[in-house]
Amino acid sequence: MDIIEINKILSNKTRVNILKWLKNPELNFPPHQDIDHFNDGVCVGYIQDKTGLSQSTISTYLNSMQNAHLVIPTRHGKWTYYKRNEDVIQAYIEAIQNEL
Amino acid sequence: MDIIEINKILSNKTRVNILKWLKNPELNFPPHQDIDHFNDGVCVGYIQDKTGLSQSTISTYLNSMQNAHLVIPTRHGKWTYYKRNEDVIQAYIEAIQNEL
DNA sequence: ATAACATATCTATATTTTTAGATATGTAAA
DNA sequence: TTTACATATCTAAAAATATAGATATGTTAT
Repeated sequence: MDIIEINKILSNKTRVNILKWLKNPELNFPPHQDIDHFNDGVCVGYIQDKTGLSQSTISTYLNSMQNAHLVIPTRHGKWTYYKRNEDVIQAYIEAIQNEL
Repeated sequence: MDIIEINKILSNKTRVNILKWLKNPELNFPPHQDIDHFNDGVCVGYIQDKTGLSQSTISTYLNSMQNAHLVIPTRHGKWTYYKRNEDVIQAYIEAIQNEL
């Protein structure tokens, strides 16, 4: 868990929003047609629609967030679903609390 | 208190260190000769020495931290002392806790 | 096998950040 | 009132980040 790396990721409004939206997928995204729950998170397309940015940009964002272990990807057929990695997020919050 | 702005500042190792060092000035810096306490924090020169970076870089860093209200400057004669702004730092920590 | 589709990766450009040297400003000492 | 010194600001170059179009990969349906 690298605080500097995570702060870098969280210094962008869209990436912070993605993390926030993923807290309540059913509130922030339409239901998935193939899978009627959000157990593995939300697919890239929905996240892209919500941000209005290009597909490649969102994919790059999600990849950086995955590298920092902030999100966990799961493939279901054609789709990749992303969900929050609560353990790492919690560790980050505690590190900020304790070290800052 | 702008989380994005603060995260941007805290995405740099040196700036995070400065904030950490200022938690315990007497532990991390030599005593000041003119003023024998750290009530108003630490002068720029000491901070610069500790980082090894150039004077202008440190001044720029401190200025950005001041713009984000993370530190408070006080002038004593030729010197400017910087100390932590605990209220804003605490508000930031709580915002991270609650919103993330 | 081919077509359609979701996502990832590659490539390139624009923008922002980092950093330090040079210079300016403000203060104090001689 | 010059000189020295601490810090701030200006300027510019190098590095990193943001962003999207084009292309590649992997999956499913036909």
